[in-house]
Amino acid sequence: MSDDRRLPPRLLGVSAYVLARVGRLGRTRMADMLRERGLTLWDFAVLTALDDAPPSSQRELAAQFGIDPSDLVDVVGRLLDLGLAARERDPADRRRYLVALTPAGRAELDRLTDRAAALDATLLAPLTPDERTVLTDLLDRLLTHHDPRAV
Amino acid sequence: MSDDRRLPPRLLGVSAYVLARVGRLGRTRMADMLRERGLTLWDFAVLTALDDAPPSSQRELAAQFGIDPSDLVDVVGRLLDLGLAARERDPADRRRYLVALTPAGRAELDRLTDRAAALDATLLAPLTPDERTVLTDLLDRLLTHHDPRAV
DNA sequence: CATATATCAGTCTGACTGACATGT
DNA sequence: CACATGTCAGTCTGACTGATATAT
Repeated sequence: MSDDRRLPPRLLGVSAYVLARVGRLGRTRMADMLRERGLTLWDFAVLTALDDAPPSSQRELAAQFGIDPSDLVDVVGRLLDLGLAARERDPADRRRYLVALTPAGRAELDRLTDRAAALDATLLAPLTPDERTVLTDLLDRLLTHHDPRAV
Repeated sequence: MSDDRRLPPRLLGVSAYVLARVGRLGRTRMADMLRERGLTLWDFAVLTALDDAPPSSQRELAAQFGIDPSDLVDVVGRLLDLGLAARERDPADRRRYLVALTPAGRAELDRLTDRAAALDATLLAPLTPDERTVLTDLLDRLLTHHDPRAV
């Protein structure tokens, strides 16, 4: 049987593949952590955005993450249902919704941020503190280079 | 309008998120490159595995990548259709298929490997050669720590 | 008979596409 | 009227689940 076959060296030599594979690790763990709270990855991202700066419309919120506005409908709907966010029509332009964090949403975001930090610690466990700094620096530079939004 | 809203700092502070986002960049680009050739990401991974060492069964091949054997059916089927792989029943255990690269498959893998290297170059463009070495080293260590298959 | 292998059919999520009601 | 915003309904892929035919 011996199910301990290595991954092919030729495959491990492709940085894009290794990056995708490690990224999947992070994504899966974040998703699992959030699912326990009844949330998705986009829910978390949107919570941080609402905390950072109130968006002038859901469309702007969607554009910030590069997702389709129609896919944001369920996300916002869930945050409203959970009482983590609230919204009202923009009096100046009643096509738009002004979405904002509720106190409960802010508290939940604080909790989630702590959990995410703990998750990062286990994810980066094999690295020394200095190496973690180097890694996040390199990743940040890749992200800002390929996705201007990340600045 | 000003669609240049930054991603929330609190979100960028989560390594798992940044890792997932950068990983998605690599994944998407690899997938796009392969799609031009009529291949998927798993097709490429399987080609490298067949080149590395002939699997004793499709089940073993699936276990090597941690995917479900049933999902490997289409992958192998496509490689057979494209003439990149060939298979025969294992005479010693006729439940199993012995899958192997064809000469055309080996040639295609060589071409894909070149294309992947070019893709890596653009992906890691903002980093110096030394930094690329550091990054791949750190990523390899994360992968081997969390996924023993990667050794 | 119980187990292993490959396959098929179904579900479920995330990302995308097109249509549409409402408001400017 | 053209256009913007939010929403709904559909597709498509990848990952998972359960059932089945064949072989051991």
